[in-house]
Amino acid sequence: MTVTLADVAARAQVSPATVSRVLNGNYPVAAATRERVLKAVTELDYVLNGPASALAAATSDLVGILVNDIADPFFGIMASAIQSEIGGAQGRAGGERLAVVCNTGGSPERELTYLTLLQRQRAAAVVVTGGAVEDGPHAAAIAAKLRKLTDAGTRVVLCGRPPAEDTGAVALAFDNRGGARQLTGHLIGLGHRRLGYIAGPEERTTTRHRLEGHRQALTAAGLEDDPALTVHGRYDRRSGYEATLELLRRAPDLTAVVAANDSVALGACAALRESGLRIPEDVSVAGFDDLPFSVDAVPALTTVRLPLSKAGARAGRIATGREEPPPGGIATVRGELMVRGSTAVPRG
Amino acid sequence: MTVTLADVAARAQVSPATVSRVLNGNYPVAAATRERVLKAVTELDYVLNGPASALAAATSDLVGILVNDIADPFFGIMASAIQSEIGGAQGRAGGERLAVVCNTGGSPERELTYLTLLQRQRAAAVVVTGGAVEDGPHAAAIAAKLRKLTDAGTRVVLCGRPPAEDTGAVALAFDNRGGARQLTGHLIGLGHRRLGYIAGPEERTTTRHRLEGHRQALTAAGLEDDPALTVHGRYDRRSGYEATLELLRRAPDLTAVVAANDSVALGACAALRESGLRIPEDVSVAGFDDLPFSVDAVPALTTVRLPLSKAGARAGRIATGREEPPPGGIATVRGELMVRGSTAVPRG
DNA sequence: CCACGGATAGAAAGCGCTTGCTGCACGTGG
DNA sequence: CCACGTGCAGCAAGCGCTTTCTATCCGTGG
Repeated sequence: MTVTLADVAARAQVSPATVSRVLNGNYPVAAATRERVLKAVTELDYVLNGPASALAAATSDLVGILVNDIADPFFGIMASAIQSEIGGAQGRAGGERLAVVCNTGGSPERELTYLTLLQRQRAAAVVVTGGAVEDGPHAAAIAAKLRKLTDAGTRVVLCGRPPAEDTGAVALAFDNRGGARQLTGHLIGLGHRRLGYIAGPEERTTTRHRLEGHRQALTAAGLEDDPALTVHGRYDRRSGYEATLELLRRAPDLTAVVAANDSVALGACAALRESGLRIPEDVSVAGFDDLPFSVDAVPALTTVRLPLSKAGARAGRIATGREEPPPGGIATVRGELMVRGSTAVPRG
Repeated sequence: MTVTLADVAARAQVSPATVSRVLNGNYPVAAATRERVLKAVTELDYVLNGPASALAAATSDLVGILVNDIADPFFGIMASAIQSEIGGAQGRAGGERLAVVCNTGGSPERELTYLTLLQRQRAAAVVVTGGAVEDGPHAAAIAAKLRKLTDAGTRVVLCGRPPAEDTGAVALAFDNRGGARQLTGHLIGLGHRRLGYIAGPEERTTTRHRLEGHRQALTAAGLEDDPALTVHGRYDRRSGYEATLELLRRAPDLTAVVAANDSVALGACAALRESGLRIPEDVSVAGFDDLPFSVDAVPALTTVRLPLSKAGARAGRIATGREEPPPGGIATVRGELMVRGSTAVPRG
């Protein structure tokens, strides 16, 4: 039925051991023998049985990438960068790794499920992207699972997520706090005093950090942090739209809206426009992340650029052991303020 | 070191066979025994060895999803929908499947590599999304590989890709031709006579089909198909920007630009605007796919909506055997023309 | 000319799990 | 009261590969 190593061995007139060694290339095999084996392999169209070799070798070439929402370009870009450093036609032959991305939907349960599944597959490495949920029990469960993975020899790297102590995981964290501080600082510098803030889901670290940065900037400028000016929502366009309407209701006098990310900012723009407000003449709008579409918005979106590709690529390299982890296993990746047309000096 | 089935068996005072049966739930086990086993499992924190069970059972619970570009929301949305029907907490317990998405970058070589890797893992199913490349040898190699996969019992479904004959693969194809015809027809109906067309990469089926639809509409209206009005590029914003500049150089008198997809259309908008042309007063612009950001463009983009989520979900269900494949293994999924602000009656 | 070492190939013992078959202890009908 | 069917559990044979250890062959130096 299916071709096995033994079939190839028989055809090449060698032992299965030899075939295995040719395929893995980690043991001297005479050139002539190797040729003969390779010939048999192609003639029989032999494909190695992954599970069997993983079982025998007690390792696998699977690398898992966990993302919160694969449909969101933020994660898509990061996943793409990670995968490009892992999968496919890398230099050294045989180093074929299967990079697989798993969509957790941001739910800790699913995150845990996937981690278990990867553990079950004896994954070689796992990259977890995006902010974490701060709910105690969940966070603990995930930390414990990460710990188990690293103990079992799986390399774990967190990309765009704060470090998890005591798990042996390497972390490449985004400086969300600093970016947000800069962004809000920019608006304050322009003269804005009443800034609406559309935050993400309450329980996420990313949400909290960005909000903290925003508040730090307010405080630094001696501005009051009116709780009515902060609305929580999801990280999507729809949410930005609705939150903006709510903000407008609560504070018709605001002159700027800072959004949790670019998608939310776009929704905010739509809501403002429909409310008859011009951007940036009447209200300035700012986003976060600098996704590709942000520069095409009209007006182009002022935002904080996160080096998603660069960070992802680095995470991928660390995960495959091709780059040393940062000292202490923790590195902070900074964003860059991109000032564009959507923010301006407030009216009157 | 690591906990094995045997350890659980010892602790629960049963044979390994019994533990296996409890875990797989496909053989009668007395309730009391089951309890005991389950208790031992949690106490030991046992995690099944995936490769070992895949080897023994000659099946695995891996489902592969191939996409051209994971950073592109078009694929992100589809992948998300597919995965939502496959992975994680589905109803029936134990039915844990690991849905993995693989980024081919649109290259047939990598597509083949991933297919082989999945074959090697003895994947339960494979969903291939996005248009194919039409280069003969590559197409044949991929078809052969698909054939091998289906022969080996792997369910293969093509989502948003034309049927591959003789491969045993189920196909859910988008009606790109019809959508494009409708879209261009809409523009012609508005009175446009000189329409620029920004096509995707030449060798892709999606490109060809959309272009064919466009031309059918032109022909039906008795319009000449001026080859100077068609420019090929990639499926991204940048490409749309450059192609538009080129079109403007070639035909300053055009009144409409039809783009291969929404990202390209956005690039086109940017180029037009920078050239001092207003949309839609001076030039109408149309896209394809109706990705989430298209409605937020200013003006909102006229486009053809493809039911990405719906199609993806269906593909996922078929891949997991929870839905019957369409009769003949082929179904065509139609798009819907979304007329919005970016298209209007031409000036003068 | 023989002993010895390096290079290469083979034998065989698992890796951890699934599953067909056997075995045992009941409960039931004759 | 015995034969038999049923329900559960265990035995043991692999699944296809890797890898340690051993065997063989040859070239070389003494």
